[in-house]
Amino acid sequence: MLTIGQLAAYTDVTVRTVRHYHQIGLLPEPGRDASGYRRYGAGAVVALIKIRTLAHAGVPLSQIGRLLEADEQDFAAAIRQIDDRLRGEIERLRSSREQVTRLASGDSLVLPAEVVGYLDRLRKLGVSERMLEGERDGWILISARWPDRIQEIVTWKIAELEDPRLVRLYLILSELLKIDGDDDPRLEEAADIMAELADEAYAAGHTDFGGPDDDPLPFDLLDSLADEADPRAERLRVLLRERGWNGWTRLERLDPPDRPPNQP
Amino acid sequence: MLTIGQLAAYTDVTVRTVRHYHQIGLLPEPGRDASGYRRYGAGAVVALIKIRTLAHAGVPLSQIGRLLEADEQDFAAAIRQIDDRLRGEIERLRSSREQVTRLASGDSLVLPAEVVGYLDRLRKLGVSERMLEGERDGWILISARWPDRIQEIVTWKIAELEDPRLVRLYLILSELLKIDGDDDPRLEEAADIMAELADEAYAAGHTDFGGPDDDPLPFDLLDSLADEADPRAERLRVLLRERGWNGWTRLERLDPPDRPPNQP
DNA sequence: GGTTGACCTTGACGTAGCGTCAGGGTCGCA
DNA sequence: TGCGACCCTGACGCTACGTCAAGGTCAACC
Repeated sequence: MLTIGQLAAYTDVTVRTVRHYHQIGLLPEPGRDASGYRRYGAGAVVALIKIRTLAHAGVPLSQIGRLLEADEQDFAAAIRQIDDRLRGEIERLRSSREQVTRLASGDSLVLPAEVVGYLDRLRKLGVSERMLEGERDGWILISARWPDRIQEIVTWKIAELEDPRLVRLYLILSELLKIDGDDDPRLEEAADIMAELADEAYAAGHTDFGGPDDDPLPFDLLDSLADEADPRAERLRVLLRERGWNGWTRLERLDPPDRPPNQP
Repeated sequence: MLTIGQLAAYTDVTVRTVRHYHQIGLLPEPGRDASGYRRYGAGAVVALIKIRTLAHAGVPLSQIGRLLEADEQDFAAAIRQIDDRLRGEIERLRSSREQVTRLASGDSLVLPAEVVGYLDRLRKLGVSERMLEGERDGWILISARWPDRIQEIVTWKIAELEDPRLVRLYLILSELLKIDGDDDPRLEEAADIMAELADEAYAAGHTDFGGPDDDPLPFDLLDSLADEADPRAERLRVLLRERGWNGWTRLERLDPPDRPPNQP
C-alpha cells in the first residue's frame, strides 16, 4: 500500500494534485491507516495515470470523469473534440510565436516586417526619431484595422516616397517637431505641399485618399493621434482647410471651397 | 473621443479586459466626461493594441508594462525568452495531441499502439474481456514506468505467446474469471504451467523474470493489481510458493525450497 | 528515550485573466 | 416619455492547483 507521496511520485504528479482530485471527486478517497494516512492500492495508480494523461492533454477535469466512464463511441467523439481544441490551441500559439519573432527590435513592436522596412526607409531619408515614433503609432492603428492589406498599403506609400515633395514634407514636419515655435513659416510650406499633392491626386481622379474603406473611425483616430502628439497638428489642419482640404490623414475636398474658413 | 465600448470593439478585446488593464495599472486611466464615462484618445488605442499583441502571445500581464518601456536590448532578450516559452508550450501541446490521437478507442486509453496490438492478439486467442481489462491496467502501469522500453517489452511478450502452454494459461485464467468458484482445480493447473515455464526459464539462465530493472515497486503494484481484481490471485500465489516460486508477475526462486510452505 | 527531519493531516487563502452578475446611472432615439 | 443600449463600481466565480499554517506521525540516529 502506498502513501499519498509515493503515489504522487510514481505517477509524476504533486501531492496537492492528488488531494485536489479527491476534493472534486475525480479520484475516489482511499481507505486510511491507523494514523489517518491515506493508503492507495494499485488500482489508484492506474486510475491516476489515466486521469493525468487526459489532464495533461488539456482535457478539463470536469470532463475527465465522464470521459473515463463513457462507451467507446462517446469516447471517440470526445477525443476528436479534444483533438480539435488542441489543434486550434497549437495554431494560436504558432501564430503568436510568429508575431513575437517579429518583435525582435523595438521598431517592429507589433508591426509587420513590411512596415518596419518603410520606417527604416524614412529613417534613412533623415526623418527624426520623434517623428518616426509618431509614424510607428500610426502604422499600429493601420495594421490593426487592415492587417490583410498592409502589404499593399506599404507598397503604395513607398512608391509615393519617389516624389521629392513628399520627402521634403516629411523633413519639414520632422524639423518642426524638434523645435517648439508655434508659428514657424515652414508650417505653411508643409500645408502648401500637402494641398498641392492632394490637388494633383484629385485631378488624376484618385478619390480614396488615404484609405481603402469607408469607415471614418480609423482616420479620425490617426488625426487625433497627431493632435495628441503635437498641438500644431490642429494648426496644420486649419491651414489645410484654407487651401480647400478637410481632414489630415485622409483629405476630403471642400466643395464649395470656403476660404477663408470660419474657425469656430 | 471613444467610449470604453468603442475602444474595446476597435481593438478586439472585451470591455472587461480594458477595465482589468486599468485595475492592474497596465493601461492608464483616461479622463472622464461629464457623466463619469471614460473617454479614450488615439494613444490609448495604440497602447491597447501593443498590450493585446503581447498578451495574446502569452506574455504575462505583469511583464508587459516593463517590456513596453524596456530599451531595445532588454526587449530583445525578453522576446527571446518569450519565444522559448512559446516553443516549449507548443511542443508540449503537440506531444499531448499525439497522445490523445492514440486514445481513439477505449482499448488504447493512455496506451501506446504496440500494447493495443498485444491486447488485440490476446483477444483473438479467446481471452475474455474481463481478463483483458486486467491486462490493460497492468500495461498502463508498465507503460508509465518504462515508456522507453515498452516496444521491447511488448515484442518479448508477443514472442512468448508462441508457447501454447502460455496461451493455455491465459485461457484458464480467463475462464476462471468468468465463474465464482473458489477452489476450481484449474487453479492448480495454472500454477503448474506457471511453475513449469519459470523452471525452464531459470534453467535456461534467464534470471530477470518479468522486468528490466531492480525497483520492486512496479512488480508489487502489478501483483496487488491482480489481488484487487480477484481474491483468487492470492490463492494462486500460495500455489506458486508450494512449487518453489515467490511472487507473481516477477517470479523469484525460493532457495532453499520450502514445500510445503508455512502459510502465516 | 529524546530529537530531528521527512512525511502526513485539514483548512484556507493566493494565483492569472478575466467572466459574470448586481444595482445602479446615462444616452439617444421614436 | 419610455426603451434599449450603453456606462459605472463592486464583488464574487472560474481553473487547476501552489503555498502557507498549525498541527500529528514515522523512522532513524544519538
